[in-house]
Amino acid sequence: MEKAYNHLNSEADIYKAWEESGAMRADETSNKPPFTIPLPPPNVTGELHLGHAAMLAIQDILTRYKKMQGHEVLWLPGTDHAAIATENVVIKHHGKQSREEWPSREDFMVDAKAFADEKHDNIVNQMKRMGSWLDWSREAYTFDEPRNFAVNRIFKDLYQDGLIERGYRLINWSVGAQSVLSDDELEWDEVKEPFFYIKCGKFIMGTVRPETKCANSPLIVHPDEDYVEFENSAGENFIVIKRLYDDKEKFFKTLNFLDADADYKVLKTTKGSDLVGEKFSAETYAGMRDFYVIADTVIDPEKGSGAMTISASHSADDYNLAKRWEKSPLSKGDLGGFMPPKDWFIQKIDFAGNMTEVAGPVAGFSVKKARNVSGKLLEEKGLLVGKDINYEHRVPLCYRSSCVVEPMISPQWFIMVEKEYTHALDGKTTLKRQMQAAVRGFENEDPAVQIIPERFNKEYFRWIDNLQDWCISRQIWWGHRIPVWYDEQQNIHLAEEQEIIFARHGESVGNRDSKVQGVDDPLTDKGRAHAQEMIEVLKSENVGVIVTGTSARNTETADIIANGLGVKVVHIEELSSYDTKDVAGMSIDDIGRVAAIKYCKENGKGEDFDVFVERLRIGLEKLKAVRSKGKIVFVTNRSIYSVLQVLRDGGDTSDIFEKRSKNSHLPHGVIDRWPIFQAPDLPNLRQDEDTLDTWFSSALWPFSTLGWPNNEAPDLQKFYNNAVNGQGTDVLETGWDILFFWVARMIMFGRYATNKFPFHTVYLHGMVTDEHGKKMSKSKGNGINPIDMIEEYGADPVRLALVIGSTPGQKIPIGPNKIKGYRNFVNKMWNATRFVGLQSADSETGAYERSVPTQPSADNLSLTDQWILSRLSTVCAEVKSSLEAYDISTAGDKIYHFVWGEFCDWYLEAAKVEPNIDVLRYVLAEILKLTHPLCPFITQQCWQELFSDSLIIEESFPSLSLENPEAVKQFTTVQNIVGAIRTLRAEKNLNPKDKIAAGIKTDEAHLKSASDLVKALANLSDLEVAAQAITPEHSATTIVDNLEIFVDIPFDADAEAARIEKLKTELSQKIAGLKGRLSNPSYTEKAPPKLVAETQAQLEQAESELQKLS
RNA sequence: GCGCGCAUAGCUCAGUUGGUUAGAGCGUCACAUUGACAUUGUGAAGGUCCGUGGUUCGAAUCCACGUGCGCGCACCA
Repeated sequence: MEKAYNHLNSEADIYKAWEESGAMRADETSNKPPFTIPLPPPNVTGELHLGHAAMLAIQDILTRYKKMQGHEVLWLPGTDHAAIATENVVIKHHGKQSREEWPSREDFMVDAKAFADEKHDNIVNQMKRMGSWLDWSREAYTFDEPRNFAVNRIFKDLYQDGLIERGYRLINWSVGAQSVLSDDELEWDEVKEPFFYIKCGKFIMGTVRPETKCANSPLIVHPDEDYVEFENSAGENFIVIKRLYDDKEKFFKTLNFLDADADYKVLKTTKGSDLVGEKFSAETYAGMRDFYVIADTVIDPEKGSGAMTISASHSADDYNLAKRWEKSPLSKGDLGGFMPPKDWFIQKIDFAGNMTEVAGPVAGFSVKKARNVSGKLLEEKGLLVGKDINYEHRVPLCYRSSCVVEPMISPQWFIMVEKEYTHALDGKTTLKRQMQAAVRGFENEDPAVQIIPERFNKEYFRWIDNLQDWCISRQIWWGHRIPVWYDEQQNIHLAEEQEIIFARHGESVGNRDSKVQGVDDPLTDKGRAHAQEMIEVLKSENVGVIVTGTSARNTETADIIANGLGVKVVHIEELSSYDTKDVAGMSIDDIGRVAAIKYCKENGKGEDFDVFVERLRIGLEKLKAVRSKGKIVFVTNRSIYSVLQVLRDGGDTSDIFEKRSKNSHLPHGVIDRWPIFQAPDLPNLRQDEDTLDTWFSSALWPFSTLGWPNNEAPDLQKFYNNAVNGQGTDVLETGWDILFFWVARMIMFGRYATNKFPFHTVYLHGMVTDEHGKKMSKSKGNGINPIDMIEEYGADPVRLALVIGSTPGQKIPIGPNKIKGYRNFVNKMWNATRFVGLQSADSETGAYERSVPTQPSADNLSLTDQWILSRLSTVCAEVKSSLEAYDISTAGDKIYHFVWGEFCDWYLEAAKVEPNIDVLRYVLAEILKLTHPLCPFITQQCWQELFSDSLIIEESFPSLSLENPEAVKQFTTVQNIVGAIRTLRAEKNLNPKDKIAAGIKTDEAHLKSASDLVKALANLSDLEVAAQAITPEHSATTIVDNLEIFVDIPFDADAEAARIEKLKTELSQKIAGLKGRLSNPSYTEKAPPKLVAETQAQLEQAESELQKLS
């Protein structure tokens, strides 16, 4: 073994060995209890950052631990298509400004897909470098076909339940991204902008957005406040809220056009409610407009002038107010004919971020420019009566493009979270209620979902309780396109479970039974003639491709036809057994499905089936790639009547799939591997242009990856059915920043679609920061790339640094120093292994035999052996209970200190004096198993070096019952004695190399038997352990655990006396304190008796020790 | 404005239902260095547990108020 552990020599090979072992694949047929973690899929085009690394470390630890505990563990990997983020990156990657620069949407999608595919391996390989025990055989992608299938299915279900609606709503429009954003995608920025006071008739209203004050509007006052109408020296009349008029300082500061020295005449004072109904026309910067006074308590009487107008089309608050008033009888429907309701919702800004025609002089200007110009116009017209340039407020920005977000009214798709529907399990309910019940619990039931740390429950409820309909449509291209088609009348058509008919021509070309008999006959003359006939028949058709299996006869037939027509042949062996008549009229995907079903019926399910399906899929992909070239002609033989008959006669494919799914021999994934929702092949239908919010597909992740919507899928049955409370998966571990984006929505869709909440525990890790707790950012330059750290120090240290010393929900401070510290630990473990190897090696040859150690016999165990075995038992139990409680930090800390501070510092040192190789090997083996979940690489490497080539993860997690409290107590005394002698030696500045003599005054057998050990550890020349140990002439004295210890040390008599005096003082103080406590009757009466007894014992010991010193 | 969280050694943080002398890592200081361990060992120093008051036999821990920092939300026209 090398002197130092080199992770670069180990990690790649070890991971490869794990992958090749096949052990990473979870077995859905296993009888073991399942344990499932869905991996939060990182952005497929992204780079691994420390947040990912923390997530991977925590989940891997749980996964490995549960596997060693005997669970059938599935940690399911995948990547996310990250709609908006990826679309922006693709545009930038091609050096373009917008997606419109591509010739077509399809072209853009091709480029985007190529980009995502190219980037995919990068992030996957980075995930592997963390040592992640992921089941790559089940890797999924949020934008692959099975996930698209699931997305389309739930969309259809939700739509049919009335929970998805399309409608005009006020949405957040990102002018830069040209797309709607959800409320959660906004980033708020604090800005200072001028606040304008504008004259509106006699009223004065305030706004930061003067450019929007260009249209007819209701003018809102507070109903319960008094308003003062006054006249200035120029004879102009104004109305402001009385509070403002009375507060002269504020009054003149606000309305800074007024002269504080001038006299103002109050004409009248009116209550706000009495102003209601007043109609007037007034000058705006854009010309004369109509206003109508209404009263509403949204007016804050402490702020501004006490009046405002609204832009219902461009402000969420105004929109809500207008919506409320639209229905209110007070508005008299259309404000008495004066102001039609449509005037409430005038569009002043268009989707490019420019002013519309209503803005008159600034029409066509950008909002920013219009704000400046309208301000100037107001000033010119004398309408600007005040301006506060120090006004601060928050504006929404697009979280991706950091550009301005304008509230706009636009047609979008929504999920109705408060609409009642009937759920199979929960009866009449709403999505919101179901989300609440997940964490709060249904009536008389415990909550199904537990959030760690618990305080996030509050955050969750605050969000859910205020939840509004979820806008799911996005005006981008990279994403799941909304599976809805419109006809010319704008009626909505949902996709049906049927596909385009394209293969409609074919003829049998041979003896269909030959293959059944195992004979692959050459093509007969008749067959050749038939093939020539086919050419003639097909000449008039637009044939694009010939498809055939691989039998000699079919291949020859296909070649003849293809040559005759000048088209290509595609070989798909898996389709060899079709009769062309039977596939005629079927879609490619249906053909695939039926082929798979048939294969399964004949050969059963197994690994071969997976291979078959995969090859079939590849063949069908080839077919799809060329189908646009023309019709497809199958050249095959042999039919599968039993299945196809149903298809032909019944015509209802869902029927046959129902039958299929009840057959337990049939495979998972057959239906799911191909989308069943396709555009209806009717020329006049037009698909919705929008795509779905990226979180829509993410929200299905825990079950769409396991075969849903096929509820019979074995993966779903095995792994979406956890052992704890029968909910979906077990743990969802992620950052708290996406609790709402993602976790809440998985809960929503999970309950809706699967009748289960998708996990029972939500573990929220904190944000990774630099070692000073500061957020990592590019601008600060304090970012750390986990891959660099893995390169330099290894994956194990990075994992330890991320999990030890951090608690859920709190930030995770990390820096190179912390990682370096754990690198040292990993190396320590390596060297401990090396030491054990050397100890067990043949002294002549240096060779040792590898074997997995078993528990050593209880005979002939020294005190040290008993102690380490006892401590090992205790630590294993502690680590286990910490991990069960998801307290990984404590588990790691316990291991760290046990391995370094106890096993290496004491047991290995003792082993140099009194070796017991069996115990040594056994304890090390158990330590490696114990540490494996946290440090998979070093433990595997050490395991291989000393014990076996097997995978250490296949071992059971250690659980021992060799506790021996008496041995622990006795050994602790040994440790204390050694420590005390070392301290004395250091205090006297003695060279640690120099051997000295010492004595311990005691008769206890275990100390006598440990005297060689003490001698070695404390580097003593001589040690006398006896009840009457002779005190050396020049000796320092100290007391340990009520034992007198003499150390023969050259010393200064005065200094020694002072030291003893100090010890005595400390003891006296302690005694006084203990006595004080014991003499307090309320303590002896009320404190637990055990505690009082302990205090008494301490007092006695301290008194005894003091006596010995005197 | 409302809400949540945090405040413990020079730094970053643990600290269970209140219970001996409040802990760890890093850093600092001293000594050692042919060793399983260049990545090591031994020892030491270092704390008004943010402040004030309260509950209690007993408070870092529970309560109230205050101070400072961080975060979230918000009908700020």
